[in-house]
Amino acid sequence: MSTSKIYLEIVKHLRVMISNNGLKPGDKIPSERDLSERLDVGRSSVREALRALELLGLIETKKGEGTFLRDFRGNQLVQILSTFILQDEKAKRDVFETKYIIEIDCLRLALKRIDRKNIVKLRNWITKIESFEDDEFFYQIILLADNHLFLRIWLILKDYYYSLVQTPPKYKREDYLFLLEALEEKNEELTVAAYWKLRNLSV
Amino acid sequence: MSTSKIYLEIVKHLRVMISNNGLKPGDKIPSERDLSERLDVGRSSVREALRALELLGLIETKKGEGTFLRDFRGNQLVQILSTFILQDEKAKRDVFETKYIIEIDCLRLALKRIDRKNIVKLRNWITKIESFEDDEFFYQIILLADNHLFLRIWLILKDYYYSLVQTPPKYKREDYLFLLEALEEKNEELTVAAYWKLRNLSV
DNA sequence: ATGAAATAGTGGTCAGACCACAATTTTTCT
DNA sequence: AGAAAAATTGTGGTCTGACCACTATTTCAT
Repeated sequence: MSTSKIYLEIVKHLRVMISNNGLKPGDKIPSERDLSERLDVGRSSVREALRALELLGLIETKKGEGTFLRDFRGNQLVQILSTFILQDEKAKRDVFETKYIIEIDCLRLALKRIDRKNIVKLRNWITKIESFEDDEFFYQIILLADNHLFLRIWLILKDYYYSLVQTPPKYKREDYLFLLEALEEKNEELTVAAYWKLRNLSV
Repeated sequence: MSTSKIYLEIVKHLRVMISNNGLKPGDKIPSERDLSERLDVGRSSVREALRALELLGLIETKKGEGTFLRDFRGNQLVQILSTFILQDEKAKRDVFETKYIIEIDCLRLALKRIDRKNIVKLRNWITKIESFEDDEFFYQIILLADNHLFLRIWLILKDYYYSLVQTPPKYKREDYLFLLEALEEKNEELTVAAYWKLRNLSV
């Protein structure tokens, strides 16, 4: 039944194991030899599964210590994928477009769910911190949007984006403040307009 | 220099090889034993690299035949990550929300790029075909939006959506026609409103 | 107690051996 | 000669056993 691809079966088993045992990022998973014995498969098959997950950034291996769950963000994965995928200009345009649109989507969501406390916190952060990064700002926004899928998609898009632009543009601090004001007023139209201004996009 | 992780070195080599030889999707890449010999590494290391690329959907292996490049434009990245992420119940709400929002995004994009010919074609299709499906309609819309990333993301969301709802709701045919009218007028506000009406969503 | 040395556990890699499968080539039969 | 059958070759899939390098733990001498 299992048919081909033992390593894919192992990936499945690992998922179940992680889920059942409630393993979290940073936790250690069983050793390769242990898994090999438990699942009754060769160690090489276990390694094929683990290397695949490692390339995805889902686990991290430390020689002499073991294998650990990662709080995965894009790592080398994106570099690899981007050189494979982002070849034509059309694909690049799609990355930019999609990133922008999803950022606006998350602004709309955040607008509904944000409260004054969040606004104040963000404002303080922007004004106080010497050099703050655009992606850090939108990371906070997307957390406020409270949609895990958008977060994951955005993290990937962000990495694609940075693999495409050599020098990320520097945006004006005041524009972030405009954006926050619009959010505070819960004015959707104004929020979108502020985003366009920030990004120097034409309507 | 090479430092650890032979399999990552092999991934790099493969990228260069593909690039230099101008390999395209469908083309065959050297056999595992061949690569092992050429790069002077063990076959198991080659396999670890290949399995990682396979899980990413970049290559395809056929027993008895060989390993081939895949059409990686439809990479499974999001899908793989999703299957790891979409485990809890909270994620369920996110699937619905994200699917709806992205459909609206694509309506907005389609609105800019659509022309009368497309409208007529869609209208004829809706009115003539006895039973047409909601996802078929939006598939057409998203094609018109002309954004490959959104298409990929939506296709995945659609599958998750249908795995979450037991009986897909049946929408009113007239509401699709309203939507098309709004698109034809290139009225964004009206289009979004028509979408809400179609989906029976409150504002 | 303290620090050094031995030990055990772990990932990293390789080599060799089968198996199952597909394509090709060779042989055999009509 | 032509077609069917059989052997051969090449490939991915898997397992086993063996080292190596590194880390953490334990043991032991001081």
